[in-house]
Amino acid sequence: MNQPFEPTARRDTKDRILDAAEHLFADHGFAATSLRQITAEADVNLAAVNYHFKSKEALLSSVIERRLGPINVRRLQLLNELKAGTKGGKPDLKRTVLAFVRPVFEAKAANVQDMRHFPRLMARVLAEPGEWVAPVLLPALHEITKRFMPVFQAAMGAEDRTTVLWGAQFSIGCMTRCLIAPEFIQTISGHDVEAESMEQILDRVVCFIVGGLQALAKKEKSL
Amino acid sequence: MNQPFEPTARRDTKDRILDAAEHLFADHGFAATSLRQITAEADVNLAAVNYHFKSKEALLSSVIERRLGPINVRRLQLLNELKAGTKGGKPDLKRTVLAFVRPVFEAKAANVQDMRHFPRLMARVLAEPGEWVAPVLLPALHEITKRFMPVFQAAMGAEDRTTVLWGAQFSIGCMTRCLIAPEFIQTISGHDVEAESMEQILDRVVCFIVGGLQALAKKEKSL
DNA sequence: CGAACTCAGAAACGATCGTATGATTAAAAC
DNA sequence: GTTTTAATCATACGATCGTTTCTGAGTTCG
Repeated sequence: MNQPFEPTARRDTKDRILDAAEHLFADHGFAATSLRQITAEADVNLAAVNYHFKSKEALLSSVIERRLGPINVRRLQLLNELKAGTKGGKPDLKRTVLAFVRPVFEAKAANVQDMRHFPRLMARVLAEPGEWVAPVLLPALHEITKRFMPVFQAAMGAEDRTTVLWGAQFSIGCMTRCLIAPEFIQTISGHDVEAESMEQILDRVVCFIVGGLQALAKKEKSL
Repeated sequence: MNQPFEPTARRDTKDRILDAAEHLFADHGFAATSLRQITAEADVNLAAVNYHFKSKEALLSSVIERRLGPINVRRLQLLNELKAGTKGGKPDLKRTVLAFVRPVFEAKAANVQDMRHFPRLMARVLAEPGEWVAPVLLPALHEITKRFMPVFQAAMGAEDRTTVLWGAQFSIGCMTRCLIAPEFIQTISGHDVEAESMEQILDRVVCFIVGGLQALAKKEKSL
């Protein structure tokens, strides 16, 4: 009726597959998850995966693309707000970091939609620089890199581009750790520290990253 | 002749399997690596894996245990040297971080033995808090945590144990990122920045971590 | 020597993997 | 009302998985 080429049934099936795949890939990893597990959880036929997507790898790409897009849009939105606030002057480093990091935490905290599994999946994917990373992750990453790099460089007051690149990598490392570490901390400490909210963790990680980036820039100057 | 119950042939076979498994697990992940790939690279019979180790998972445990032990011994050695140097006073934060991080980089840089693949494997394992992590990783991690935590707390001048725990997690995030990021940086930047030596990267990451930890401690005080 | 034991090798086990096929259903297009 | 198209389904394909079994060298010790 409304969408001639996309009946409601089709979107239901596709989305159910994407949801189940996102959840299972995040929990057990890509290779350890079978299409049969996915179709069972999604309550669809096995053949539906290869019909709507063309392969298991293409399914993973679709899972990533569906979530990473909005996150990056939000990132750029925050970045533009930041730029608008600072006319000419040096951009605030903390706000720059927040523009990069916060959208991921918003996704994690979102109970609306089943977006809460995605960041964990990204943390996994970012740890596996396999061959399939390039075609999926690179275009999105490239755009973000191109837009954020100059702002980071200005906010840090850094001269060397390499310094900024590594700072970004360390930031990514801290960020992904936030999405995996809570279980670790509970286990290591023997469950004698209480779990923290995502907002508290965000505060901590931004503080850490800003401190680290400033230290990097300061060290660069002293050389 | 020399070792009645461990003929040279056996140690050769076991070690060749461990080497191949370490390499392939690090490159493609645990689930995506088959025992046939491992035995092919090790040039041993397929059944040898289940004979010397009892299963694929037990093989992974053996791979980890073989390397993590020496790294942790080295960590504690550096920690003791640090303690000996600071009688009563506050331990130096940078040296504390170095005691934790440097042994991993030493392992990565070691061309002697095939230890250079192990840190990448650890980075992968640390991103997959699956069920099998507990029995393998936890005992080793617990010892390290117990010994390092008080020193970190003193060096940071932190009050809250949670602050230190999260600082450690962020440090682990930065450290693991060092082991994966070089390929990323090359790819993202379009190969227009030259690769850095492990020593340079170590300098960077220690600087970042120290700055981050100090920022965490400072923020804690201002609350 | 011959019994006991360790380990390598070839082959096969049942299970499960990703993918492909063809039939069936239902809605849209003409 | 017939044709066309999209989607779901049951089923099966060939490949590959981790693991097991059995056989036979080679060694140790009585």
